[in-house]
Amino acid sequence: MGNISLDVDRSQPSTMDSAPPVPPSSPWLPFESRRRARDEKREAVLRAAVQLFLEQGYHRVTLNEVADRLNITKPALYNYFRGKDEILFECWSMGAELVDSVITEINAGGGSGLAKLRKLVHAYAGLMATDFGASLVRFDLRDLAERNAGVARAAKRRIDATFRQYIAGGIDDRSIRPCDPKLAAFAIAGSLNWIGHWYRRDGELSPTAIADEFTVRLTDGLAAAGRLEMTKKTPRAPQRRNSGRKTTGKKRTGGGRG
Amino acid sequence: MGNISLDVDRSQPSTMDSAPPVPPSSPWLPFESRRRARDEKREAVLRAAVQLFLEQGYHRVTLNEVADRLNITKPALYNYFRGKDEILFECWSMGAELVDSVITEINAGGGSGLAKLRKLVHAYAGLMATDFGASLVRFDLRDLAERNAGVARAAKRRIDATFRQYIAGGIDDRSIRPCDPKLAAFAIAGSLNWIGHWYRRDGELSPTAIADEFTVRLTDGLAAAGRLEMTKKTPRAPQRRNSGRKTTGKKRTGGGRG
DNA sequence: CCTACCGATCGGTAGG
DNA sequence: CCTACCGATCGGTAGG
Repeated sequence: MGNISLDVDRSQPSTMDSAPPVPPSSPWLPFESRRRARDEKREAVLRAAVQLFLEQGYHRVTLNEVADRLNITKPALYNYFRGKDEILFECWSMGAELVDSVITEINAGGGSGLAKLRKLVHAYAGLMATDFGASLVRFDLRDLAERNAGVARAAKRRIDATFRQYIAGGIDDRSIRPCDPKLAAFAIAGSLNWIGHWYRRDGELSPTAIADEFTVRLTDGLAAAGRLEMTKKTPRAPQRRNSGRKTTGKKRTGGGRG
Repeated sequence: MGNISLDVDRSQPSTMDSAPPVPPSSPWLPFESRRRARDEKREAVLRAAVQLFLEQGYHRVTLNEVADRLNITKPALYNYFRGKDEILFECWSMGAELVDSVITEINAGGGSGLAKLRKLVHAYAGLMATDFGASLVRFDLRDLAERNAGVARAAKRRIDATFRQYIAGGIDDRSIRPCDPKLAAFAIAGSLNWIGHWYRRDGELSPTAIADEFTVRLTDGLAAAGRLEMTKKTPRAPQRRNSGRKTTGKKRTGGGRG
């Protein structure tokens, strides 16, 4: 201490140093890198938190547990989030963003109402098998601050509205037979959301297998052209469908429509 | 006070009394009545609790709130329950018993696998629109003591197994086309359980309308005989189905299959 | 069935 | 990013 001879030229590490990748002129990282490092830490908090929240439930998880899992202490979390409920909200938002980007992509493409609905069902089913996707249906929005709860409710309504739009559009373009879009959307979304509750990473069913199966099962009854056709516009070879000897428990797990 | 002349014959209320229905020989009610009174109070606690738990979520409801709503104080609740989590469990159990009695009744009757499945779907949909029924899917079993959580998980498995049995039975008796009973049960149960999340007493859809609609929608795709037949054994007049002009928002609310 | 109270938990903050 | 701590809530109990 008080030893001024420490003032050496750090841009020329000696052979005795373990040669860390230090920028030549400054011990501080450039602004961009620091921001990115911060964003990465923030996301690491979310990944740890969402896992714990799903495993144990939001109210049984303490911030100390979250911090422990990241090798820091509770107060450090407050560098990245205003409070526990904001962490919950950001986890939820990650899931919502995944769904939103799926919807954006589907809207950018073409196809009948039925085709769009099938794309949405397939992708949504897959998302329900991810942590952030499941958080979309397993977290209680009443745990959020009022402001964030409002944002979340609005996002939920947009997603629900998309299901209904695709169904109503399909009725218009005659790819889907007439029905009540609201109830049909409820029925489909219910089956899909339920995946977020029963899916287990260590279970028998792969996300792809679930998504493939549900895509057929949930939209087949709506298709205008009857059971064996997909849509008028895309006739296909004989449907590869579960040929159905109920004695065989095995299911295909790969090769879906991606 | 200290007035011994109060010792009058209470079996002969004077015209000055407001004539309460007091038993002739004793100010204490008979044992049976006291037990029943206790059971009624116990159930009143559950009705108040389930409402609050659904409205606000279990963790946001304090026992003081529950007690307040019943015009008593918190410690009084401990005359009827060992603790908060036991109240939650008993609410959940009420719902489970409702489902169990539905299943018992269906099993006592006859019919194809498809017919039984339809009865179950219809009744289950209706239950999801009740408080105790919704508690079955909206409460988190991790809030229960381990012993009660085990009981609840077992009950859930029994219900799930019943869905699968009816479907597998329907495949055997050829009322349902071959499919994977496990996934089919998940899809159906998901749609039904979701009702417990979106149904609102003050909404547009009556429980009967929902039950009728879901019964058709969720089982139609499974029926062996194609879209327009119910089962081989019970041919019917042309299906009264939503004739489906999507512009009409009104739905029938009465006259279902009970 | 009530008054009065304890005890533990836990989110959040002060101040480095 | 840490140590140390506060403050409020709330389930549960003692003792009538």
